[in-house]
Amino acid sequence: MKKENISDAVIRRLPRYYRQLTDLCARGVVRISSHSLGQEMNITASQIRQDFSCFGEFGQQGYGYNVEELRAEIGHILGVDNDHHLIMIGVGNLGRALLRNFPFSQTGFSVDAAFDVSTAVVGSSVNGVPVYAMEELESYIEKHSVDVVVLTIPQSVAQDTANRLIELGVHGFWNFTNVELSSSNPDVKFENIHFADSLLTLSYRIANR
Amino acid sequence: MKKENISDAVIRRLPRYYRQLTDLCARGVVRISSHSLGQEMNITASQIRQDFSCFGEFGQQGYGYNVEELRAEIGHILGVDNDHHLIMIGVGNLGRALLRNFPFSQTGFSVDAAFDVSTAVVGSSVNGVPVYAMEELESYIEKHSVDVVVLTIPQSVAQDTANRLIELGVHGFWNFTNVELSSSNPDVKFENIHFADSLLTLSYRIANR
DNA sequence: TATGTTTTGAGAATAATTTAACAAATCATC
DNA sequence: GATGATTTGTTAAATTATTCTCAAAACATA
Repeated sequence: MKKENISDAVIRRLPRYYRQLTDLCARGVVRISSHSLGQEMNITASQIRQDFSCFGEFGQQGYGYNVEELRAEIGHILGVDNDHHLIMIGVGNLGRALLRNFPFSQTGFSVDAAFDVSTAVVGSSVNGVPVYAMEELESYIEKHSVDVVVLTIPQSVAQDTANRLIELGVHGFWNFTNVELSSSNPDVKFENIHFADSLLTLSYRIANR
Repeated sequence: MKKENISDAVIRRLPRYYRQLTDLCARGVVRISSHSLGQEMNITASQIRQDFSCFGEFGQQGYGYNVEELRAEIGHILGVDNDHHLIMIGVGNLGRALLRNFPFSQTGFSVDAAFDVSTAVVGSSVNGVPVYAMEELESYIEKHSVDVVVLTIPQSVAQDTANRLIELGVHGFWNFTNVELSSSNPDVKFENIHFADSLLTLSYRIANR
C-alpha cells in the first residue's frame, strides 16, 4: 500500500538497499527473496517488505524481487536518475578531497562550480570544477540552477553562508560543518555529516562494549 | 533511574548535547533548564530529561542544570577525557584532509600513525603523523595499543583490511568506505560515514519536499 | 520562615517502529 | 492440470521511542 508520508527511518535505509542491490547486480544475481536479502544485510525480511511496500509493489509472490528492476525502482525513488545541480562552498582539504574522490555523478549530481574566499584557489579548477570568488555567488545562482550546496567551510561562517544561500532560493544543504543549521522555511533541507559526533558515538561504544 | 542498556537513539543525541553545552559554556551561560535547552535545540524538554536520566541525576529541581558540570558529565560519558589511540589506514585525499583538519584531540583521540600502500607517501608524515608501509601493520599493533582504526581506503579492500585488523585485536572502526563491514565478534564496533547514503537521502528529501 | 514559582526525575500514556502471522498469488514438478 | 512449496503485501501484535503529567524538591522573595 503506497504511503503518503514516508518515515525518516525508511528513507535512511533506502541507500543501503540500493548499494546491496547494485552489488547483487554485479554478481549476476537475477532474483532475490526478502528472506535472503535480509540474511545478506542482517535485517528481517519483514522490514524489507514493509519498507518496499511504502513505495509500491515491486515483488511477485512465489518469486521474490527481480534484482535489476528493484534496483532501478529504488534508484528512481532516491533520484539517482535525476539531473541535480550542485555547487561547493569552501575548497579546503575536505572540499578538494570530495571533488577529487566522491562519485557525484553516480548519485545523480553534477558539480558545476565551487566557491572560496582564498585568492590562492580562486580562478583555479579542481577535477574540472572551476573555483570562483565568494563575491560571484549571487550572480552565479541567478544564472544557474542550484539544487544542493555542499558546505565545506569553517563552522564560524556556516549559518551566515547558509542564510545567504537560502535567501537566493537554495533549499538543499549537504553540511560538513559541525554545527546544526536551521531555517524557518521547512522546505529547506539540511543533511549533516557530523564527523565529530560520529567518532564520539564510536568512542562511547568501544568503552561500553 | 540509571539504565543498564542505553538505546542507540539516545547515544546518537549525546554528541549534539555536548556541542550545545560547549557553546553555552563559551557564551558564559552558567545554568540552563531542560525547557530552554530544548528551545535552543528544537527538541522537547521531556526528551532531554529522559535522555540524561539514563546516566544519572545531573540536574536540580527548581534550578535546572549547571552547564559546565553537565558538559563535563556528558563529555565523560562519551569518553572525551579518555586517552584513546587511533591509527589511520589509507592516506589519500580524504585521509590527509582528516589528518590536517579534524580535531582528534578534542574528542579524546591521539593519532599515532598512518599506513598506506603507496611508496610515494610511506616514510613521509602528515601533520606530524608518520606514514608507514602496510607491511609494518602487524608489528606496529603488537607494540602499540590501538583503540580505533580509521579506514580511508578503497571499498574493494575494506573488509579484508578490517579482518586483518580484527585478527590483531582491534575492535573499533571508523569506516569511511561505502560498504557495510561486519564481524562475527559483537564486541567489534563499526561506525560508518557513508557519504553517498547521506547525499542520497538529501536527494530524496529535496525532491519530495 | 512562609509562600508561590520553577524545575527535575519518574511513571503513565501515546506514538512510532519493527516483527510476526497469514491469506492470496505464483512457481515448480509430477 | 493438480499439488506442495515459496513468497509477497498487508494486517495485527509486540516492541521501542517519545511525550505528557505530576509529586517532590529546590529556589526566590518577601
